[in-house]
Amino acid sequence: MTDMLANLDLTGTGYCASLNFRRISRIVTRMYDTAMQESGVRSTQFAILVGIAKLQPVAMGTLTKVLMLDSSTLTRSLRLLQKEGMIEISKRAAMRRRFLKLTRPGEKALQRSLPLWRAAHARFVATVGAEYWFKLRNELETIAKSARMTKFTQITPED
Amino acid sequence: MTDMLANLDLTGTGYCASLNFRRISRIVTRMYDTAMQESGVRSTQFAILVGIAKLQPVAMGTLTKVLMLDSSTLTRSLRLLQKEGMIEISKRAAMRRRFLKLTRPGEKALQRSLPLWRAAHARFVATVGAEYWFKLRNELETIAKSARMTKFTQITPED
DNA sequence: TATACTTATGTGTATATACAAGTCAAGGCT
DNA sequence: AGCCTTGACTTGTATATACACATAAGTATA
Repeated sequence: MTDMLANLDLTGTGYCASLNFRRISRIVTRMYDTAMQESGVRSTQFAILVGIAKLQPVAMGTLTKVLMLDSSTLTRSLRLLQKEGMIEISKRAAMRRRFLKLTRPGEKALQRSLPLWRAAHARFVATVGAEYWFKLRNELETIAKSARMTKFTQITPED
Repeated sequence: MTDMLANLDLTGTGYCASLNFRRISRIVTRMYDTAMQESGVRSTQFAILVGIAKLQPVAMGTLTKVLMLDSSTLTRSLRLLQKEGMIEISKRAAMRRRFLKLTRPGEKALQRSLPLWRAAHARFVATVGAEYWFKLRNELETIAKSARMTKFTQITPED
């Protein structure tokens, strides 16, 4: 009865980028979500609302590139926001595009959640150090962009 | 008709840690998953299998602390692995604990996925730089641990 | 102009993830 | 012994996420 485990070389597996990023993403997201809870806006929704606020009216495709997520994911997240009356999704325009805008309640929700987000964010930044986070965040963005060496949606500058 | 958007101060929102970590976690996880696809083991399962392999027989509670995820999440992920015959979940032991072990097929699956994981990982490390990733990963671990200032499950040393 | 290709989004399905509340066994207290 | 609390998972429910495939409108093309 040979012990197959002896054949398994697990060295280095603790450095798996997927594991490490998913783990910290879970923890940090929970932290922000807890802090923002009473605003009724969770961090995922917050990211989308902010994205729309900055670019509106913005096409879904543009948002998927900015947030770097799958369009099917965005479709579903948008539905929730629409159901809660926070955003307006246009009819299909040219090129079958749909454009997104915040509604009044959406703006209110964003305004309501912003101070809570700032508090959570300040707490996070204080934990890791402001300068460090500034650098790290920019590096993460670089990694994300260069990691689109996988087939993933390119970011077209014109958008 | 006052423009509420004028009142929204969105500066700094691009530095949201939740957004940045979720985004990179999505991208990197997809990269690993694509690379490991033909092994039938995805990166989340890989992380769990490796965790079990290193510690077996290991209680679920210990694994939730190592992976820093919610026990309800682990319960469901384990069911899938069990359904595919990769792990064995013990009956309730003392303290209602359940202990986990790899089955033979589980070991085989892990062995099969390891080279694919190494290839993906090598590609990732090459992208960001070996030394940089070594440092960054350790810092991520530190951040994760200090971010358990939220109510999140403590890591007890004895486990 | 009929055909093929591309773009932008939607649907079906499966997994990942967490919170709130439930269960049920062990230990501790009176 | 009977009750109370705690610990370790489980279940109900909701959201987040992606892949494969579908759809339909524009675009190029034979």
